[in-house]
Amino acid sequence: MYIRIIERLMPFQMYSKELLKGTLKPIILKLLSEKESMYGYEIVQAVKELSAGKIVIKEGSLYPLLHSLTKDGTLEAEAVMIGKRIRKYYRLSQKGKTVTTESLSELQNFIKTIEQIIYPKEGDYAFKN
Amino acid sequence: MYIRIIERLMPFQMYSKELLKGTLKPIILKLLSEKESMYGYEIVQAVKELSAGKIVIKEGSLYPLLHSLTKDGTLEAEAVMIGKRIRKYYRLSQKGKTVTTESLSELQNFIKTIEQIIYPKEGDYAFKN
DNA sequence: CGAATATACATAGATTTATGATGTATTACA
DNA sequence: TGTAATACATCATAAATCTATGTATATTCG
Repeated sequence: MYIRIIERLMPFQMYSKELLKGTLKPIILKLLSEKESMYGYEIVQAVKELSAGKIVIKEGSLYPLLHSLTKDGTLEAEAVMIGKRIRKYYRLSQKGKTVTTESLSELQNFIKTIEQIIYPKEGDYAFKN
Repeated sequence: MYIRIIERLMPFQMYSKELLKGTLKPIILKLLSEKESMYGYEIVQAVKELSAGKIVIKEGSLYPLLHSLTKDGTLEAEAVMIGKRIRKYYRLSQKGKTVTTESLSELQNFIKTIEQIIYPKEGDYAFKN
């Protein structure tokens, strides 16, 4: 309760959430392609670390996404009891591996296209002036 | 009328619209920073060309965005009659130039972060396995 | 020891951004 | 002459994420 309030008072500067849209899925799939399996909280921590604190996935984004990816057969889930606490491990299904490849290549391609526009090579802005 | 139907039947493959989210604004601002002024239709064509047809901004996205950027003082608009047809030219305001710099650097920074995750350097995935 | 923090899951509702569908009208071209 | 291109506009809808909230266990530190 207190925590939530403090978090709101001291939001550390991340990216405007809009930029994230469409990138969460490939990011998560990429992580899962690097490890056998991961659980939700672990994914949040890993992304935070890999992005130097700049991308902090919210639970409200992550859990629904993991559920829907499981439902559509991209992921397979397995619940494990750690002491009295539950933990859900997710792994890529066979289909998930294909989805990952496609999702990543779309993202990579998209980034290239954006870069083409924001870092133009000489002559790209032929219409200039 | 016919056109609309055909367009729906032959949607040429662009990026899933979600990826675009958050990038349209910086892209448009970037274009406007390269030219004195542009009008809506011209922006759509320029983005299409610069992206080799991969990014086709829809009117339903562009015009409301241009309006809101004008309303918040980022852009200045000027209507011109071309024959009997109207054309609205947009240019960056002084404030708009600052907004452009900020918006572009946020996008560039964001892309770098994403690349860090999807093209990891040796050791980045220290947690691996 | 007790309180704060970290771990770990979950979901409902609000927000944001872009699109789809539609409308109007002029101009160019074949 | 009619089809495509130019050029504006708006409303309803969709999709993705976040905010806010809830629950509960485990760890750490003063």
